[in-house]
Amino acid sequence: MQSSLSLRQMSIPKGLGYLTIMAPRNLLYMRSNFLFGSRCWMIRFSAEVLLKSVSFRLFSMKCDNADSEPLESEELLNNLLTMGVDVDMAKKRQPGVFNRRGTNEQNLKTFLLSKGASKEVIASIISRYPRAMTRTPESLSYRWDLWRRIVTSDLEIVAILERSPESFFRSSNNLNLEKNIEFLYSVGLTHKCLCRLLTSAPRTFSNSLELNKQMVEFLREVCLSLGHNDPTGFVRKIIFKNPFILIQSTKRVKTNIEFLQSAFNLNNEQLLVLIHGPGAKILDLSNDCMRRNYTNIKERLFSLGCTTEEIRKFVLSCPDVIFLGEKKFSDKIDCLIEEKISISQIIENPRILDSSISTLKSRIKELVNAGYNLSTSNISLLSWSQKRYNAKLKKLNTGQNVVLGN
DNA sequence: GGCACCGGGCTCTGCCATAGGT
DNA sequence: ACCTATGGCAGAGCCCGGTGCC
Repeated sequence: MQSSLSLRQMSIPKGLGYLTIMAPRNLLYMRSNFLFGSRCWMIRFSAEVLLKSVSFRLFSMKCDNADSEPLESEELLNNLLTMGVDVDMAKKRQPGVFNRRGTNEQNLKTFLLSKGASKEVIASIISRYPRAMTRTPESLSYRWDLWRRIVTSDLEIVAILERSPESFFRSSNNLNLEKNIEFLYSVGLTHKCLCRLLTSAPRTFSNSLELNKQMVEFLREVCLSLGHNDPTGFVRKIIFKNPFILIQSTKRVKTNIEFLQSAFNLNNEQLLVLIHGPGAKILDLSNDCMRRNYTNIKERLFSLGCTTEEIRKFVLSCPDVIFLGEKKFSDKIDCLIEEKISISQIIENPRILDSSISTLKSRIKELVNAGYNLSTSNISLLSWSQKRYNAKLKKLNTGQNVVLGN
């Protein structure tokens, strides 16, 4: 009888309450709350109308330091429109930003321009994450420097911000970021690995230190409960193989590990090998998705005459296949079967499902044209690298020409 | 040289919910 | 009441090449 992992008994610490170091609001915002608090909405409304209609020019004569003076919302809107920001999108995403007094959009623009971001990228960043313009220049600059300790150039950071503005701007807690960097190094991750984490899963660095610690601790507990004696190496390996692991919840990862153990009836050692080996990549799949995709693979292969053991072996030899959604998996299988490739050929060469449908189709067509008999020959070349495949195809075609020439 | 085996490189945001501060 | 900071979720592949055996 196999010993079972008592994951269910392992505690997942609930968030201990995030470290809240709020960005200090500017004085005028506080003053305006005092003067124009909710109980005085009528006064506020009247005052705003008065300010807009009578002393707009006076009110909007702000000095260079945007922190010390408010931006009248009309001016904010004008600024944003001039910058090319999609104001409707921004308002829909974070309406609160537009109600506050004192935003730093001009400073943000100047800052990002100095780092090499284009005007279009800046507009896109603000459109998608308007809270970015509430950050102070000092805070931005320090955060940027901390990121630069990990990546080598400003342009790399710009590329990340363009992809995911939220990762950089969601928090202004730079102390937490510093502690995260320190913590990740202390786990034994190399500089290269941190760089990969930052480019692949930048959210990791905006997580609270506590949240990252929870995941690392959870993985260490899994390792120890499975009887492995090097939890540090284990954690390092999983994070290296799956840089997204730290932006998943422990609940999701725990559920997936339990699923893999029960679905494949693995003992502790087999499970250990799977999750810090080929299975590391699929630990961050949503629980439903993993269950759904695996059930689909099982049902489809079963209907094609595969045995349970064959299916088990097939998936374990290439767990990435669980990434494939129902349609994609079926389309790939159909496309291969249509070309008289047998299901036994497919399950013996699971890596061919790595290739995209278009690659499979074009290669099948080229190979058939070259006289290659897919149902009797090796099909692994369907998943070779382009370079190797081209060389092979060239030889096949040359060989055919020689035969025809004879 | 030809191929099997295998590991690794890229890559993953944008939205919602909610606790807690002002 | 409103805003901010943070946690958590859904969604879902493809490609390259080193190494070693024959």
